[in-house]
Amino acid sequence: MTGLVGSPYGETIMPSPAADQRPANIDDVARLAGVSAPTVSRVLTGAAKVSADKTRRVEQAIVALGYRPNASARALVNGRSRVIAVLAGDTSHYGYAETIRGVEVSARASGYLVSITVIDSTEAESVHAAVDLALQQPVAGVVVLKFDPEGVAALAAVPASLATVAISGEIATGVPQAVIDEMTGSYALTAHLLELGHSTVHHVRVPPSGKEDGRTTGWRNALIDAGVPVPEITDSSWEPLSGRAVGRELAADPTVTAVFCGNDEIAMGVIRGLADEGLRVPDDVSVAGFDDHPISELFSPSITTARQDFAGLGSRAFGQLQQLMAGGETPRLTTDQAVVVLRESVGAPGAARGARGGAARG
Amino acid sequence: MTGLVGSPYGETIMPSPAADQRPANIDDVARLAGVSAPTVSRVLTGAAKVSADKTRRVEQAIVALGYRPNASARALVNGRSRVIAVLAGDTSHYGYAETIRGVEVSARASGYLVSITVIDSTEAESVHAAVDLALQQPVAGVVVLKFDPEGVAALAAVPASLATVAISGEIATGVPQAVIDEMTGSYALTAHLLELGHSTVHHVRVPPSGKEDGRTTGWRNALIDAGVPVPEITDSSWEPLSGRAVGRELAADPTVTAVFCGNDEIAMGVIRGLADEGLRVPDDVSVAGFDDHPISELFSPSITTARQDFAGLGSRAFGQLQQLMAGGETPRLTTDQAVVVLRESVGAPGAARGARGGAARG
DNA sequence: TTGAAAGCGCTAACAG
DNA sequence: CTGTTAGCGCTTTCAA
Repeated sequence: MTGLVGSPYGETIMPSPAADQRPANIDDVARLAGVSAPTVSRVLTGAAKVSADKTRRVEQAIVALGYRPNASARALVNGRSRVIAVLAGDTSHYGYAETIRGVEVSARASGYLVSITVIDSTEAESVHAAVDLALQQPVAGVVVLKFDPEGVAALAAVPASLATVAISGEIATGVPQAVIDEMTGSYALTAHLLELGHSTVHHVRVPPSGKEDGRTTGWRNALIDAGVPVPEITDSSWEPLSGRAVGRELAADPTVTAVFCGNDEIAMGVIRGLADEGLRVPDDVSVAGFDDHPISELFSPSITTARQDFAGLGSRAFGQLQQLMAGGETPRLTTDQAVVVLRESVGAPGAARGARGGAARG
Repeated sequence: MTGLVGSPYGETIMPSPAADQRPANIDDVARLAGVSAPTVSRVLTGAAKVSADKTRRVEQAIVALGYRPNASARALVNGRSRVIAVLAGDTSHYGYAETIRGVEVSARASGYLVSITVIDSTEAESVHAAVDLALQQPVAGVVVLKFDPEGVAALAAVPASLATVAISGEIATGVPQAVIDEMTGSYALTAHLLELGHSTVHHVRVPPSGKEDGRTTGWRNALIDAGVPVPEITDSSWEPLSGRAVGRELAADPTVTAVFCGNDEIAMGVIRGLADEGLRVPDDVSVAGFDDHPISELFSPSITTARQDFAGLGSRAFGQLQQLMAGGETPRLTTDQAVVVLRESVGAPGAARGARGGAARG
């Protein structure tokens, strides 16, 4: 400390060991650039003009120090953050994961970071704990995947004061919503099956988010409009395997010649369950799905379905959220069509199935 | 403004419209509870004893105001946050999504929020932009999915000063790592195929994260140990459809009787591509995959594979990260086995295939 | 165009 | 056990 010039560790030359432990802050940059902290801030945010000379010096200092502005401090001072919280009941199933990816990609392109929180159950305490964790981090906006009851519960737990957009689910008046019109697609799919000559179409339903999903409504409407009987609905879980059990059940009922499933994974399960009982698709039974899962095209038989653009859905939702955050007008609802994709799993009813119960098999 | 008592909007009765616009802060709580802000803080963090009476009053005030502590302010003052950044090259494919879910569930259980950032390319500028966005938010730790080159690039862009855990990828000395031993599983799978009587096993490789993935190494080692020829590797992308193209190619080569694919989705594609050319699995060609995708069990034929516990992998990685963040000792490497699951897509070589090239088909 | 001062919400130190 | 004081890193007045 007493001017030990020539000491191997002379203070003037050795950088303090602590120097690169602690991340550089705005003062470090200002000091190195020979300007004030607000000037660094101005260069960073573009909030005000800064002379070309100082701008350059600041930029060099930033690079030299590897400086990265502290988002917490920013959020603290100006009240808004660059984080979008995504709340979802599940995150690893295809539709969910794709939708979230759509949100993330759009958000990142606009400089927003995405936090994701899984809502495990619909039980109030657990929902609140999860939502609280997500919202302790100051967020610029919230996207809720309302594909299921967990999503509905999550939305209810989000304070109304936050910019929020819901994805999918029943059309409601609460917050702006981005949806895909499932009804038209499922109506068309069901009508197609009927046109092929099936006397009715059975329905395997995945857990609905509200009273009833558009897929179920579209299916029922098509049946009613055609004046054919509406069979009782069979429920499945989200697990493909539950579809297999349903397929086996359905195989026992000789009146079943066409089945419309809530999603493609369930359709694959149903097809396999039918096969377990010796029935072929589409020769004995036609099976349609929904979503256009990446494997549907590959499955044997490939799955007739209605494609949903999940990534587009997520990106659309972020677009609405962005307008909301900017304080501008936002459409209450944006929609997209699910487009029917005809493949191998659907065909005209075969003679075999009608004649079953006797010796028709084999 | 001049004491308009009786006015329909008398200031004294109407709560200020701004009052519930701004979220309650710690001072609001302190005021309502009749204590100081630090006391509220003490109740919240448990940093020091607070009298039962005041504790109760504080808790009531918190509920009454719907108060939620501001994580930015907390992060700012004590230098550490409760956010874990997850960096991944993809987020919607099965293995990725499951792994991330594993991280999220464990993290949430410990009170950490997960941010997720997709790394779109290996190009330095794009990687840096994405990583910077994620790390501007002060983070307690980072988890990098090193399943692919994007993940490797992301890891390289993370400052060494941050608590970081890598998932999968080549065993390296840089940061603690959570992996699944792919080599043993792929060795066993390949050996099984050989034992069934196949003269060799072809390999379809998904894009490796580094020089070579354990799946490829295990396959080659099994072949070498058995003293059989090592066929040239066929590359595919991550898309199931690319597997289909590969399947068609492979069908043209009569020496191919067994194929080991980098993952189950590619295996499904290969099976379909083989079928396109009139070949049956496993009668003509045996096909094995890797991962145990949820659909593998349902596919026709169901896929022989090696199961990876992705969710467990993610949760294990978070466990290591947590120790790292606590400043304690962390195992440099944790491992789990991929367990072989025997199903329908693999069998003994059929006579048909060997005799092909002539009139053996149909 | 630039700097000085103030303050966002919270907690660590320090009295008391 | 509890309150007062100070300061985390940044941006936003306000003067100059």
